[in-house]
Amino acid sequence: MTDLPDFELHRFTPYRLAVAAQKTSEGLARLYRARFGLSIPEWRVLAHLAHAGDVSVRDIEARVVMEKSKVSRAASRLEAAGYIKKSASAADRRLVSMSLTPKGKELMAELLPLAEAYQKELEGRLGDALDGFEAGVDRLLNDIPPS
Amino acid sequence: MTDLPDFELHRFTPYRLAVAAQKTSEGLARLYRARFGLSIPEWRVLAHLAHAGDVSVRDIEARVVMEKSKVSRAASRLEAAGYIKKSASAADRRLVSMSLTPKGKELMAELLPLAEAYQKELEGRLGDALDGFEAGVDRLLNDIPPS
DNA sequence: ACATAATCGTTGCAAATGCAATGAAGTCAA
DNA sequence: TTGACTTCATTGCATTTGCAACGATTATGT
Repeated sequence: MTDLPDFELHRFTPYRLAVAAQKTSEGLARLYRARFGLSIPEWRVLAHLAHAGDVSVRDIEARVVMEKSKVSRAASRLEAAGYIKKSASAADRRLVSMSLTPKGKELMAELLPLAEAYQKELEGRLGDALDGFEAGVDRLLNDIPPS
Repeated sequence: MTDLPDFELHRFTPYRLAVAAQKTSEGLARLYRARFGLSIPEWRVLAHLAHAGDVSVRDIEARVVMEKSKVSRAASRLEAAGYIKKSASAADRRLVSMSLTPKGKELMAELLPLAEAYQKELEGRLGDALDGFEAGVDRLLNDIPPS
């Protein structure tokens, strides 16, 4: 019988991160899905638009780490729901310029404080481990070579 | 104009974790997908079987944080590929008892050392942030109330 | 013992996803 | 200016996913 190394998935960092990401996302996601019918991709697009103003699909793809088709479809749903507006960029007509509508701004005025409160809650749970934790995440996010 | 709170997605812990999980998973996943045609759900099932021996779908669902239908389908593919064997449990015939075949053990004998090496590589990247980072992840994994 | 409820694993189905292909628009060099 | 090449966003298509429904089995209560 081949005897296998004693490997525990529960100590494997990629697995631990996946579970932690899933659990921490769930809290807020459940809230904005129930209250506004938003998905996670839609939330990401909205959050970036609220912060960055006028932005193209390509920008979001790069900044928010989502496939461009995913961004495109999320944006279409958000436009259909009246939260954002898409228009061809004047300078370069290949680009789609996206921005929040007044309705979208109202939505985010309600949603962003909830997100901030949730972030505070997570930081509370991290307690004195917060700084070390964030430092570690930063290293993983930065130190990994692009595809 | 409603003026929005200045919220940055890049500082939002759930988002940061999702990106970190995706990036760190990618490395190993690309390897075992290319070399053995395995998906991430299949890898998780195999890893747990290698560690725990004889296990049911329900066990894996609980321990590895995967929907039971996802486990079930991953297991079917693994069985078709000859890596695992499924059989009805003698004690409770609702349960499916799964275990590695000899072929599956050979596979894991090759794969687990690669996973361990990858884990070491990640720990190297974390450097002196390792302990704080793992402590933080533990808090997030433990302190969050079950659904 | 019997009926009711709970548990386990699979499957159907609609929605989401990733990837490649497409069309439209812009860039560049000769 | 023309033609080849690149970039951007969308869409088609096959695969994967999540959820509910189901059949099969076991547990519970009277």
